[in-house]
Parts: sequence; structure tokens; C-alpha cells
Amino acid sequence: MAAQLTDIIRDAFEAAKKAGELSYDELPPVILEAPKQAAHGDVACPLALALARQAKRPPREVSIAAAAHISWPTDLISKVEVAGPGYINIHLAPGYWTRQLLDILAAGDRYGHHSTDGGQRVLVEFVSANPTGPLHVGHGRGAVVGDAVARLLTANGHRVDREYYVNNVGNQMNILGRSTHVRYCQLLGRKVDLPENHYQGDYIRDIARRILDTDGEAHADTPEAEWLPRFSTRAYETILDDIRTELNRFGIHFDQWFSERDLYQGAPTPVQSAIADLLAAEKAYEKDGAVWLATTRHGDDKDRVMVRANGVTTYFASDVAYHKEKFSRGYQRLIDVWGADHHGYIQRMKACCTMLGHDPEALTVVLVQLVSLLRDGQPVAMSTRSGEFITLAEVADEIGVDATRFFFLTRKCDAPLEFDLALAKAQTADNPVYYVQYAHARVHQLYGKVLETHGFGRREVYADAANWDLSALTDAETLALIKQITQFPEVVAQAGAELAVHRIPYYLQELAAGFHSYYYKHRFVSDDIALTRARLVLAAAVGQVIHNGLALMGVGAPERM
RNA sequence: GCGCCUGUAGCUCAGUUGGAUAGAGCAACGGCCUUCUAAGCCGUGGGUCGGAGGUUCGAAUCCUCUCAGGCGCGCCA
Repeated sequence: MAAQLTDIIRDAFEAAKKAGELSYDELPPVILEAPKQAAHGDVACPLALALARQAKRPPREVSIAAAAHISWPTDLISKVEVAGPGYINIHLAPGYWTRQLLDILAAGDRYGHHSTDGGQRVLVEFVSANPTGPLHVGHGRGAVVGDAVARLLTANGHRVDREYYVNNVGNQMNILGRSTHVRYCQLLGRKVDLPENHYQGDYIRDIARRILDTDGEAHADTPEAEWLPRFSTRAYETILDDIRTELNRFGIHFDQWFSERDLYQGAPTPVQSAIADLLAAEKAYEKDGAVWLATTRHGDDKDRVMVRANGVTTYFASDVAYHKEKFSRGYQRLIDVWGADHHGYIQRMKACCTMLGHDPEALTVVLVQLVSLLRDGQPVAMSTRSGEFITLAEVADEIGVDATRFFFLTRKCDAPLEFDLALAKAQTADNPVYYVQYAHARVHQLYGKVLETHGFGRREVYADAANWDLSALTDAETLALIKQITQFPEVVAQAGAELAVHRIPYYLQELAAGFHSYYYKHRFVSDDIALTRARLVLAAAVGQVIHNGLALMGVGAPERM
């Protein structure tokens, strides 16, 4: 449709030029917009505004000259007019819109999804919370956003895998193990204090108890070197299990849990070989006894240490090897979802990609701004180590999974989010998710109603609509609603291109508002069989789009509420 | 000091690669259930788009400067 209109417009301008009514060197690309106001038609073309200077005439005159040469097929276009500063506004024929409804029902759950033309293999890495404690609200935001990004890219025709990077290496694992051991000794009645910089949360005590249950008192008096690996591993695996359970509850499932420890297995290890390759390529160098990656060559502030003077590799070295490994699995695009406190890390990872021989544009970092927690309006410091945090599980218990997901997705990632648990609880009933879900439920109640009164239901609407007379759907309010529905594929494409997940919930709220308003004014089920059928087709299309939109967010679409 | 993000209605936030009269939810106020679900609908009030310049037919959007807030600038992870 857009391509056809583009041709019609371009031909009109060329015809005006040929007729000597316009002069310009080269026609700018034809841009088509969806006007915000119904009075401005269905498609607006601001081409004359861009052409005014070249043509040395006011844009309005340019439009009038061109519009006179527009010839249109009446089954597609019903009216063309010049308005405002010089827009060419096009009104599409009602028949065009009712055909759209049939397309929606035919496409079903795939409506709004786009084919695989430019499909890429994409890896979305997200959450990747250190397995040292439960997920808190901040992790929840990243989890929900990452999952929605994956859903969105899938809908746009990409082949997407989800991955969680498990940071099970490093000093934090030792501290975790020692924290657990202290709790273990305390359970045995020993007088031991938990050092301040250790993990204070109660969950550590639970893990210690489980070790006590399975291993008995065996680790009480042995040297640290003997018990530490056992305690660290046992603790992080238990925590990771809990994290996995919590994410599953949110409908988030990973294709792979990538263990950082795997980067230190084998001979040479992936980390060692990555470093060796970069040294050989002279992209890394030795200085002051350490090995540095020359990231400044690609825009970083300073070079970064990969191997410390004491021979121990850095977290960054793991990440270099990890991203090298990701590319080696054949992904054309990597998306990392990070908390905003890691933004200083982007430049060095981009540089790292370049030095590994990949296009830095192949790596996209989605920065999710921090969630600052409030309790009764007062900021609460959150830290896993201090044990002071609100877990994702607590939030989900209070306000529900759907409302939590919707809440996190209904703002752009760039914006910091203030999360007041008391406020979130209070707003549960007002959460826009119910407004959208309610619209969907209403559609399904209509199916039930019409089955009682007319003896057909959802199945017949989908199966037979193509043979029904939809000519009743021509009034302005109906067309306005249809137009809203048909924006969905464009919204999905736009949101996918920009990784702007929040576009979906905003669109859904507008669509739900349109439907609720229409529902109040117009009866769907009546004695007029043709009208009832036509309106049910309309309702079905609304329900389908809301269902598909909610699916992109991982939010349920209930049939009754 | 340097870098990234943010600043739009009382509050929380949208604003589609620069477009027509800057929008929505909540809060406030006033209406609507004998009818397909009132978790709904209709209406009213509410704005110097942080500020100042600039770019052009046209700026919340782009550029410069500036103010305010958040975050980050380790041979930590």
C-alpha cells in the first residue's frame, strides 16, 4: 500500500514538472506520515515542504500544483486534498480498511510480525546477575526488558537466543563461600562473627543449613583451602537455582546459562588464547608487568588491564573472551542488557569487538537505568552484600507478575525509575495493564454473548468473515478504530528497529482506550445480523492485536476478568 | 575535572529518524450502571517542553553555552 501511494505521489510531482508547473532538480524521497488528527486524512505527505526552496515557491502552491496531477484508483483512495502549510492529505477508501480486518484475522497470532527478509541470528544476554543473592527489583527491570527485547526481535523476523552469563569466578565467590561457612559454624554453635564486607542476607543461613544437612559437621575444623570450593560452589548453585525459579515464574526462559568458569577450562583456556591472539596481533601489550588491551585506539579513555602484574586475569579479560566466544558461535548481532552503572564499560567492549575483528556496530548495549527504591518516599540504599534490598519475588507477590512486567516495560530504558513499594501496592488496581487486559476480556465476553443470541462464536468469525458483508463498517468512528488497529505492524517494526520496548504498552493503552470508548457508544450484538457480524469482526481484530501486543510483553491476555 | 543518562501538567511518564492546535494515566472537580463486564465511559481545570542563544519555511526534537538531578570514571566484580 505504502509503495503504491509513494508511486502515485512521485508520478504527480513528475507530471507537474513535465507540464512546466513546477521546477526542481531532484525530487527528495517521498515520505508518508500518519496524521495525528482524523481530519487530516489517513496518509499525509509533506514532500512539498521539503521541495519549497528548490522550487522557489511557497510549499502550499507546490502541493496544489502537484495534487492536480494525482490520479488514483477509487478502491484505494477516496479523497486527496492540500491542507495546512502544504501537506497533501490522502483519505483511503472504506473498503481498504475492512479488507485490513480480514488480513488481521487471517494472520492471527502472527499479525504484526514481520517476515525473515533481513533476519539475523541474535544473542540477547541479560540479567546475568551475580549469583551471590536473590534478584532484586533492579534486576527485575533488566530481566523484563531483556526478555521483551528478545520477543520483539523475534517478531521482527530474527532468530534470537537468550543467554545468562554466570559470574562464578573471582573474589566474590570466595566471599560468598566464607560467608556461608561462617553461618555454618554458627549453626554448630561456634562463636564466629560475620565480617562486615561479607554477605549478610538470611538466605546465606538457609544455604548453610542445607550444607549441614547433607555434609554434616565435616567442614567445621578443616583448613579453608579444603572447604572453600565446596561452600562457594554449593552457595552459588543454590542461589542460581532460586534465580532460575523466579525468572521462570516471570515467563523468562534462557536458552543457555553460560558459566564464566568455562572460560578457564582446557589448555589453553579460552581466556588464555584470546589474550595470546591479541598479543600476537599487537593489539595488546605488556607494561609494568601487566597485559593491557589497547582500547584507546578505538575511542576508549585509557587502555585496560587484562592480566594483572600478579598474573591474575581481570573481569574484563573474561568479558573479552566471552564476547569472542559469542561471535564464534555465529551470531551476527550481540545485544547486552546492562544496568546503567556499567555505562563506562561500553566503549571498551566496543573497542574489544573491533580488535577481535568484528564490526563494533554488531554489539548493541541496552542500558537500563537504575531502579531507585523508595520506602514511604524515602530513598533506600540497596545492596546485596548488606542484605538491604527488596527482592523481585516480594514485588511479584504484592502486585503480580503481569502488573510488574507492564510497569517495568511502560517507560523507556533510558529513564531512571523510582520504585516505591507502597505506591506500587496502592496502584495495583489502577495499573494500566488491567485496562488493556480488560479490553481483551470484553472481546471474549462478546464471543460468549453472540454465541447465545446468534449461534456463532469466535471460530465462525475467524473462519467465515471473508464471506460476510462488512459494508456496515464505514462510519467515521469505526474507521478511526480500524486505523488504530492497523498501526500495530508499524509499531512493532519501529519498536524493533529502535529496541524501544515501551512503544508497545503505550500503543496498547491507546488502542484499549479507543475500544472502550467505542464499546460504550456502539452495541456489538444486536438483532441486525449483518451489523452484528461486521462488528464482531471488528472486535475480533481488536482482541487479536491486543493479544499479540501483550504477548510481545510477556503479559497474559485473560478471556475473563 | 572528564564521560553517559535525565529535565515536558500537581505526580508518574509518552511524544515515531525536525512537521499541522505538545498528549496519556494518576490525583482534583462534575456527570453516566434496568441494556454485550462500571477493572468502563463522558466532561472540566491544569504547560515559559529547566534556561539562553543559534540553524530554517517550521524546533520538545538538531548545534553551542548554561543550570539542576542521577550514574560512572580500579591491576574490583
